[in-house]
Amino acid sequence: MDDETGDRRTARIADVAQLAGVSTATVSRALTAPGQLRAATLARVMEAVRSIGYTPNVAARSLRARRTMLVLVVVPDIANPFFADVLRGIDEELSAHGYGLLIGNLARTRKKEPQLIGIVQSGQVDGVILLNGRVPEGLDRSMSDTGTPMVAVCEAIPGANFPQVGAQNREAAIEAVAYLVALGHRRLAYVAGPKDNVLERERRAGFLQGLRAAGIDRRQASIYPGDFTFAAGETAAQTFLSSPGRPTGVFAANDEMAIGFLKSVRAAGVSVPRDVSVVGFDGIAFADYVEPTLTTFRQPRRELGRQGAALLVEALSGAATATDAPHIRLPVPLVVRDSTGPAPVG
Amino acid sequence: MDDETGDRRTARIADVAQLAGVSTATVSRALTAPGQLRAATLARVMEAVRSIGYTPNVAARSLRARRTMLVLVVVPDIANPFFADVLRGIDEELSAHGYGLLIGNLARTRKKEPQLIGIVQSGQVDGVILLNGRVPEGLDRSMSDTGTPMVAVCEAIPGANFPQVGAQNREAAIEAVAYLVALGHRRLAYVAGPKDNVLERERRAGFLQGLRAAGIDRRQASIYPGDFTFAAGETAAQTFLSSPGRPTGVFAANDEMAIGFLKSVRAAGVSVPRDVSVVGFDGIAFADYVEPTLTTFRQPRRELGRQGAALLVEALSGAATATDAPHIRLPVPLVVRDSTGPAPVG
DNA sequence: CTGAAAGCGCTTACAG
DNA sequence: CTGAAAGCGCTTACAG
Repeated sequence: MDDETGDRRTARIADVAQLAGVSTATVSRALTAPGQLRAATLARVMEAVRSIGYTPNVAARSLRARRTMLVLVVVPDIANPFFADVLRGIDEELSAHGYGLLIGNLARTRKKEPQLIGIVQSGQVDGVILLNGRVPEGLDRSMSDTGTPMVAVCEAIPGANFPQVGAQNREAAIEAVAYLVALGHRRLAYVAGPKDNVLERERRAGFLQGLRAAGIDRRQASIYPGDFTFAAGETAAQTFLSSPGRPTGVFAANDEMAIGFLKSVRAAGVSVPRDVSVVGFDGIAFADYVEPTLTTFRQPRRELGRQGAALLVEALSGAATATDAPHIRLPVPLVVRDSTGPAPVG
Repeated sequence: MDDETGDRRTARIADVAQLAGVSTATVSRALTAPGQLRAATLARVMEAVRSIGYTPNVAARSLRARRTMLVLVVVPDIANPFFADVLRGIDEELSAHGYGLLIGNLARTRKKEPQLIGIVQSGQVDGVILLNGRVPEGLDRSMSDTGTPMVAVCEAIPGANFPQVGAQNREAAIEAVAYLVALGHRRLAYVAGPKDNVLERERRAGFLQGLRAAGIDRRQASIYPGDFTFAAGETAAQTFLSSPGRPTGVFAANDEMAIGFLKSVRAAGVSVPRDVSVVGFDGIAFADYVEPTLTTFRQPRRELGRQGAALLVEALSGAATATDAPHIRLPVPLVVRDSTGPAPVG
């Protein structure tokens, strides 16, 4: 339409410098270190910037300054709503510090890990937040080799020498058992997550530890395999229904499985919590809209993301952390609702 | 630890060139246009690349080539799980074409729009996918002014001259009414979304059109205000409960509101679907785990994302689209479950 | 407090 | 098919 206006070309720093009657160095300083300039000079430059509508080219700036102000967030599965809130916390903290968010979705496979290493290796980001519980690896190298600052959030990475932020999974699982036991339950079951998942391992360990603390023989308890999906909860329900001395207290490693379990046992005529009490984990929004509403542990998802991002920002700001990398473990409060109650008598 | 190895410094293109005994131009071509090289030369270069572990610096490449292989996705609220699947579809399509994903979260406000314009203006991305239903605007300029290719997905932007991919919202809403009417319902209600939302407008229009098609006077129908939240559904339920001639068929503009409505009316002793039938919209996973399971319209979320991304990739590849920008509208199938049934007699 | 100049690491006409 | 060289648009010692 208006091709004739001539100044279609994006403004460069030299254009601003010329208009303000200063060098490009001064324009650069006005934008990145305004304190170094005389007020009058600064004002002149900023006016020129404004009138010309100048925005620095990020590629040039990154190339020269050797940083991109971008952070890579590695997500195991972007379609999992659990991470939506975590991402929000990350985004809030990062954007407050001027960093942008690059999403690396693994889509539940490891095939994409080399690609993510490439993103880091090619200097596209200043740091990495891992939500996937492992350091991405390629054919011949690990993301650790790039020397880029990293933090792990949600899923801890055992043995990693960088900061981590997770939940008190084991403690919560112990509490789950103690809570059910306090209600009189002695025949307990655990609906497990995928075996290689660190959250599953911690929650299972807590479940077993809780049994021990209550003096319940492990062989009296059932463990139903699962994978964090609704379907796994429904499968566990079938096993539950066909077992002779049914458990009366069930702790599921996440809410989806608890909800799948709830639906299936009730469809079979089992009353919750009269016949069986069910406890979930995560505290997803829907836990309060199933029937009966689900007793669960509310993970501080947003806070997990925020604190993880804060640790990364700290690392990026070059605060030489001589101390060991922190491993923050946030508490996970129990939210009692209607899916749990006293154990049936007899 | 192993600081003495000397080659800690990231490899540059010159290192590869030297090792392979060619110019940097040849290395560059090996990586971006291998067909231009003699097979022997190409092999030599690639071997050098491999042995040295070379990855091109993206900032330098972007600065010189004037493109970043990055796409900005503007999300109205990253904490909303609805977008998780849409993002997955986008990610699948983009990554298949070598593009990365930069997330711009508006967090339900307009305050961040200028910042997103800055991202585009500064050349950080090659294109933009808008999920937020409007073109971001700053104090003095719109994102449109940057000339960067854009597409709108999910929420249509009226009057926009770029490609769009949405759902057949109005058609689905018409069908919702027809479906309820076919079940014998004549007293209908609509739980609305936020007034300024384009999806709300389309669904409401469809609801009203459906009434007309069924010969039902608009004044016989109720419209409960809402904002797509559970809470809005619960509020609508209160209005419903206190109304004299209660509607027997309720269509909510999304599943969350339908679920909130379900929960509240049942808590008040109303039976669903015996006393009232409820239809939702979106087809979120949880719709199949509430009680009763929710009849709803399943949005093709992933496909929406995928097709939107495909249109952007097409635009970025410079396929001169002389024709008008396409506006794709995907069908939204009705999923009948247990929350709907015949109208009560009398 | 400000400027001249080098240089970040690539790609790409241009030439042969 | 390959190379020499310019240049993308910034930032930053260095000097004054």
